Amino acid sequence: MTEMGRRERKKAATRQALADAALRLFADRGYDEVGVREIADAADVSVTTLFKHFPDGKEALVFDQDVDREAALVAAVRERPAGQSVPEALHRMFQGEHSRRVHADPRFDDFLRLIDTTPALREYARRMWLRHEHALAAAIAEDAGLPDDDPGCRALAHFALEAPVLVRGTGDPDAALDRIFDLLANGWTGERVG
Amino acid sequence: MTEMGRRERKKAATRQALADAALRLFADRGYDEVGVREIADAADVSVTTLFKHFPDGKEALVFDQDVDREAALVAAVRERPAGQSVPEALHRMFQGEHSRRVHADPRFDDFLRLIDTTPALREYARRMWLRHEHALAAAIAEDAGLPDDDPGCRALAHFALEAPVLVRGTGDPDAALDRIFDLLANGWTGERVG
DNA sequence: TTAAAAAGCGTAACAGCTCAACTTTCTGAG
DNA sequence: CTCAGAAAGTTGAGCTGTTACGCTTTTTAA
Repeated sequence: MTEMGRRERKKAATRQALADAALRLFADRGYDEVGVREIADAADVSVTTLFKHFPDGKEALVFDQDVDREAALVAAVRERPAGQSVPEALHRMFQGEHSRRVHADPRFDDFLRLIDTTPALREYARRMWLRHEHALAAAIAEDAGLPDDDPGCRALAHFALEAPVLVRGTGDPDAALDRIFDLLANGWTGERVG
Repeated sequence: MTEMGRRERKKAATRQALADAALRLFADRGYDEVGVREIADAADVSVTTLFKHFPDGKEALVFDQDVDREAALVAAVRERPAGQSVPEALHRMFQGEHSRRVHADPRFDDFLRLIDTTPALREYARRMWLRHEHALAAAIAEDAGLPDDDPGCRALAHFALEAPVLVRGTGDPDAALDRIFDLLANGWTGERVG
């Protein structure tokens, strides 16, 4: 099952070559300074082929991984320890994720810098990330015994997913994350936390 | 001061002609089925002129109004009655806004349908709307005696502004709005409201 | 009166993306 | 083993949004 024939191996190789070439060129000269024609050339394929592999367009070339995040989100809600609230569970999941990932792969640094400096990529990343909203909302709703499309659950899922996006670029991301989840857990107090 | 010379009057007229032509064509045949060249033709203007009037591109042709919303937001926070919380104030402001606007202008209906059916326009509308985040966050921060860029205030501003976007497309927008602001005011309870 | 500012024009081009028609390569069922 | 067909790839043309360039015309203001 898991082993793939020559065909799929070649396909994966081409895809990888495209993603690698793109990331290298982007990191070198900036996202907007590199055209898709050039990327296709660098990977020695035609432009049409490039778009067969990445139908979502130029931006998708940068996001080659990003699997199983949805499962992790749902699991964080479903399998949280007893007595822990849903916001707490998500808060914990997001804490320190950044530094953990940077530590795992050195290239991940270029990747983040690239995204942070390119508005189009920031937007795209956000959209990809928010795709999990529905699944997360459903998990929360099931947990709370509410209908699948309950607006409150959808809102909590949405806001929680936006938290990591919001804290990026602030002076102290960890503190900012704490403030946001405090808001989601306890509501707006209007008073300084002390 | 308020009276403008022939020059500015003509400019405004051209701009209006473009916006009108665009809205009509879009409503007729759908956003993606109408090209910018055709719109320019319909307004009897060259394509370059069109882009001089709407430098933000095709999407901007649809959003011709939308002034003073920012001032209204800030005022809602600053001039709210004593004893009313910030979330309450914003909640009140958003309540019934939809029906009020539809009542004011019959064409507003087409406008909304168009936006709801076109992903590119939805995205653009959201971005325009969220531009006020900074101003709103500053107003909230000032009110609470916190620094301008306090993450909690920014988060509240962001979430509040997203509320109207989130409730669109739900079965009962008014109820959904209530739920969202209940979350922002009191935090996540995990229990049915009853 | 006149010079600069601003609106507009047409052409040409670029970038992202798609389409159509065709070739090559692999797969799998008979 | 073979052969039909699916899937990857190619080429090339073309569409759409958008911008740059160089030019003419109108309006303004000194």
